[in-house]
Parts: sequence; structure tokens; C-alpha cells
Amino acid sequence: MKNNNWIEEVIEALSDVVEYRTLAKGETLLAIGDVCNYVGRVDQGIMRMYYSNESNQDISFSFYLPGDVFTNYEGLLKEQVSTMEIQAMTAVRVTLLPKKELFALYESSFHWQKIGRLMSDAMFLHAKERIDFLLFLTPEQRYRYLMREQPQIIQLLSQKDIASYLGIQPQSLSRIKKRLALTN
Amino acid sequence: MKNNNWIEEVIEALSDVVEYRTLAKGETLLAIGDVCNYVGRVDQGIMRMYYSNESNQDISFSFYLPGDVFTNYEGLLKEQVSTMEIQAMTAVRVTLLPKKELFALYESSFHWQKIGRLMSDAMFLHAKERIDFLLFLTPEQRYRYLMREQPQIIQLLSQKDIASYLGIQPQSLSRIKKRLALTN
DNA sequence: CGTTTCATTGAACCGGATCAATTCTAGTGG
DNA sequence: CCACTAGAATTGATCCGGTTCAATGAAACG
Repeated sequence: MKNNNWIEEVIEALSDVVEYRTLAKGETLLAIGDVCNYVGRVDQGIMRMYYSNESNQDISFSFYLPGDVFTNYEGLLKEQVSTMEIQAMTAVRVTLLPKKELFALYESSFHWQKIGRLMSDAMFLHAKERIDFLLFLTPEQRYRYLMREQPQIIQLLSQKDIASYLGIQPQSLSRIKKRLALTN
Repeated sequence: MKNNNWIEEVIEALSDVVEYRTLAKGETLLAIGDVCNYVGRVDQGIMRMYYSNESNQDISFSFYLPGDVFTNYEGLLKEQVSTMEIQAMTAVRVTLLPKKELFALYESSFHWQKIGRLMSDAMFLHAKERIDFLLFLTPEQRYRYLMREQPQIIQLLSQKDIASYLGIQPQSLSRIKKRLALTN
């Protein structure tokens, strides 16, 4: 999720409780069944949040590039165990804001309450984008959109991971690429 | 969108600028290209918000039953012209909160700022539900889910409208129903 | 009534899913 | 440096379910 620098302000305000972590490629930050108790910001590397199916055909909800804010916001709000995993796609460095202190900050003043609303608005807009992406575009259109709007994703990640973001199987992505190559 | 009674409190606070409207079945409250400048609450009847395609194959984002809160929140936040329409499915009575006064109320105190955050959180959770619905369920599963969770919708609305919520064509819904009837 | 919209049904089509086999690639250890 | 291995990517064949186009039947409404 993109942010408008309010995250910097929050990190500074919570500087004494902020946690910095480095993760190796493939390492899981939040597993299914855990309760998500932080909001994170990517400093270096790429993270992803995804739904994990029984087989290994998982569906990526979103990727997060440096500067992006990530959290299982639904789990945070509902105090539910997570239905999603958050994982490092590359070697990663992240800044983590503990939920307890973050929400306490919100309660401490009008200003911070407003920051909280802005964060929630940003979460909503991000989710809304994902809806439109899935609802209106065919798999092929999604891939073209991704090539146009987020070429870094395509360059840096495997076919398998890209397919999981498009909501299709790797084989189908392979065929889509072939189709597009022919019609150019 | 379901609410936790914060909407009552807001309506009361804004009672001198609240607008009540009655709409006939089929009437449009917000057209594409309009700027959405209110948050509404359904008093009686059913509303829906939907994306309108060139042909009349539109996609319903959501239906709203009495008590539900509706708004093109994305358009409200981004001050964009709407890409969705909001329409009365039946004879309807709604309460409308003008955006200007609502947002001014948010700025007036810590308490109202917090109410604003809760509203934003609710918008997010609603959008998230819709994502999961579309991402994980096949059209047939979506129909079954709807039968189980929101039977009122199925009873009260036409096949055409239900299909638009499921993200499929009316013909396909017809066949799904037939299939389910056979296997019972 | 008659007209219009909705719902159903049939036939052909299409694209993604699935199962399976093969190739390609990167990383590992001898 | 090469051989081996495991995972990723490609390709083929087949299947399945939703789409599309078209026709018919049913219901709603003036």
C-alpha cells in the first residue's frame, strides 16, 4: 500500500517501540493462525501477503515494494487469527509497529486519530483497486496491466508468483505470454 | 455496509443538514460522472451500487438493505467523478448526509474523528469481504453462499440483478440453478 | 390485450484448469 | 569442472464451465 508519508511520522512517534527486522528470502513473517499484531513498512526488498490453499496454489493478495505499508488489516481490526501469510520474497528489511502501541497512539490525540483514519482510508482504496482489477479484467488484461503499471514486479518475481497475483495457474500465464508474443 | 449504530449518532449530530429522500423503483440516485457528495443510510427498501458497462451488462458492487450505509467512498475520498451508479431497486426511503458537513464534523473533535475512522474501517471490511467472495468462490459457490447468507436478496431481486452481483450472465445463473435443482 | 422485459434453453465457442511429460535453470556436492 | 538434483517454465491433450448468439416461453405492465 502506498502511503503519503504519514507512516514516517508514526514511526518517529513510536521510535522507542519500533522493531526492525531482517528476513531471508522465503522467510515467513506472519503465518496462518497467528494474530497479526503490527503494521509494517518495507525498507528494502519485496514482501507479499497471500492466501495459502491446501495445495501450494496460493493466491497473492498484494506485493509490497520499499516504502509500502503492509498489514493484515482485517485481522488487526477483528482481532482474528490470520487467514493470510506474509512472506519475504527477497532478502528484506522491515520496520514493524506494534499494534497495541499504534492503537494507543491513535487514542492519544485528535491528530493521531486522524492519522489513523488516513491509514484506514488508504487500506480501503488499496482493497478497492484489487476488486476492480479482479472484477473487470480478464487474466490476459491483468497481465498487460501489470506489465504497464508495475514492471518491477514482472522483472523481479517468478512466473509462479506473478500467476498467483493474477489469480491464475502458472501454465495459463505461460500461454498468455506466448499469445502476446505472437501478436506483437 | 453494516454499521454499529455510529451512523445514528452522526445523523443526529447533523440533523439540521440531513436530507431525506424517497425514490421510485429504478430511480438513480447517483449517476456515472456525478461527484458523490453524501453518505446515505437506507431507511426502507433496497439500493444497489453498480458498475455500468457500455452494454447493459452491469456488475453490482453491493446491495443495501434497510439499516445499511452506502456511499461511493472511493469517489468521496478522491473527489473523483463516480464510476459507479447508485440506484433504487424498490421504492426506497433514504437519509443522506452531505459530505461537506460530514467531513467538517470529523474535524470538529477527537470523538468525531474517531467515528470517521470507524466508518472507514467498516468500508474497508466490506470491500475485503467482496474480494474474498470473488477471489475464492466459483460462480456456483457464490450463488450457494448467497442463498445461505442473504436469502432476502434472492427472494426480492430478479435473476438478472443477482447474476450481476455474482459476476456472471443471467443465462449462466439459470443453468447453475438447474444444476443445483437436479443434484438435490 | 399487446408490448416489453425477463427467464429459460440450445448450440457453438473459448479460455483457463488439470494432468502429464519434457525442457530449462540454478544450486549442490563430489 | 562436471554430474546430479529440485524447482521452474513450457508444451500438449483434454476437460469443464461460463460466454455468446439466438430462439422460445413466461411474466409484468401499460
